[in-house]
Amino acid sequence: MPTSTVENYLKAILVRSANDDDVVATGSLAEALGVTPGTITTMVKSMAARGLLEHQPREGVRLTAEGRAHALAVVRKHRLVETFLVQVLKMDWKEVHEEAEALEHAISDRVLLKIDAILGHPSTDPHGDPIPNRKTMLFDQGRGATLATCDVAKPLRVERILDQTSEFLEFIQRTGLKPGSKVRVSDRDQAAGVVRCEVGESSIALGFPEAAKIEIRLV
Amino acid sequence: MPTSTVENYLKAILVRSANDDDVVATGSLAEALGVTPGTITTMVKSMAARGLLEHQPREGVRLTAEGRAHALAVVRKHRLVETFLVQVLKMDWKEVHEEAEALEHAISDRVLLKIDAILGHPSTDPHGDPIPNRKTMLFDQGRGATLATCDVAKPLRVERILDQTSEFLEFIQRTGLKPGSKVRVSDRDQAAGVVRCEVGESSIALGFPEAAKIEIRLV
DNA sequence: ATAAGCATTTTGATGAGTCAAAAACAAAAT
DNA sequence: ATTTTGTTTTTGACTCATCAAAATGCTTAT
Repeated sequence: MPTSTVENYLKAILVRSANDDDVVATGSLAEALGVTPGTITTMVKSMAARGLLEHQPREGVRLTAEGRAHALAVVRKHRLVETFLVQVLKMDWKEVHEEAEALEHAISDRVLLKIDAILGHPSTDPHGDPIPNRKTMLFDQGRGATLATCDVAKPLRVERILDQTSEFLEFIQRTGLKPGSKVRVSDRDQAAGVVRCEVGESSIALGFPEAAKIEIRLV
Repeated sequence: MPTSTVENYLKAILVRSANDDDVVATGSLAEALGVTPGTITTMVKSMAARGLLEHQPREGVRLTAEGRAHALAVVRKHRLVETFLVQVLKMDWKEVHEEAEALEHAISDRVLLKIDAILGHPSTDPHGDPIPNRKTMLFDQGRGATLATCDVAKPLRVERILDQTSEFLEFIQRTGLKPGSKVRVSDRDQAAGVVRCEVGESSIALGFPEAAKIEIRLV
């Protein structure tokens, strides 16, 4: 079983690889994890030796299937714990992240199952981030996912528009966010209440209520 | 903040010092923590340097006020977590000990307060062990009689189980000798080293060391 | 009072995770 | 075709927690 340090490395890599097969620069990990570049090189080599990732020297790093599975399990734990802290312990959604950061490495699968059941197998956490599925360990965003709830940086396709007013459809037409279009969320700013996404060449900003009217699917 | 290893050392010392001012032999810690004697000596010296305990070479160790306070805080966390796992997550009381063993080092005081409130500030955990008070951090002392020392033939009730290994708890579960159960010692054979007692319909035989692990009270 | 027996401490090593600073490399600018 | 710039890797060192095995110190039995 990986140490909590290794789990944090895995999580950082997962989050930074929008596409499963693109490499993550070691420098970005150093910054994200708050350690020096040399430390990343050392850790990455030992993780590669353990089969958790592949390391192309001077290029970057890519998770193996095993590494990705483990990273997803950690993310699942994190998000379920956050949801639990907010819904059952009535904690403030702004303060649960750091708590979950510690708990995700200490909670057993047995306890996690209980938590998941008590919460009714939720598919998103209090921040709207999707919770990876227990069986497939894939993000369950087949139905109901919108620009307001989907993963950031993943390639998406627009499925449905949930607001049929001519005003909104006019906006859809103008921006090219119509069903079938390829789209990618580049940033979701909770504080600002703004979702920024890319369609073709252009970058579009939407409010959260509007983003929730655009149903998408992972491609 | 002490590492979880240091916290485990503190806990082990606390549990072994019935009286606040008697020294604990390093050898007993080595056995309890499953490390070699040399390791204990090393750790104990660094903990003494940090002011958590006093070390009389070749004698033993004694917690300082600071060390004891911290040890009690850890025990409090452990027992509140156990209670939470049983009452809120509906887990089996036999399996919560090892879960709590990990969680006690990861749970923040903020979360602990919520848990304590939800449980209604309990004073004992599911095994009947007292939960140190938040303010005073003192136990409600008073170690009573056990099946090894009590009167024969009198009606009794099980108070606490003094051995939390899953093996022993398994036995407790099987025989129904859990906290709250009514029990009666029918015979104590010094020569054979066996205590025989009645729980409900069934008759159970225990060795003396095991009988001493079951604390009871006269009803 | 001396040796035997047992517990404790020392000593030298190890693995995980980290840093600082030097070296190596690649890509872009001149 | 060089030089400059920025990133990555190496190197040597350090802390924490641990072990095995040797050395040391008490405490009893003889």
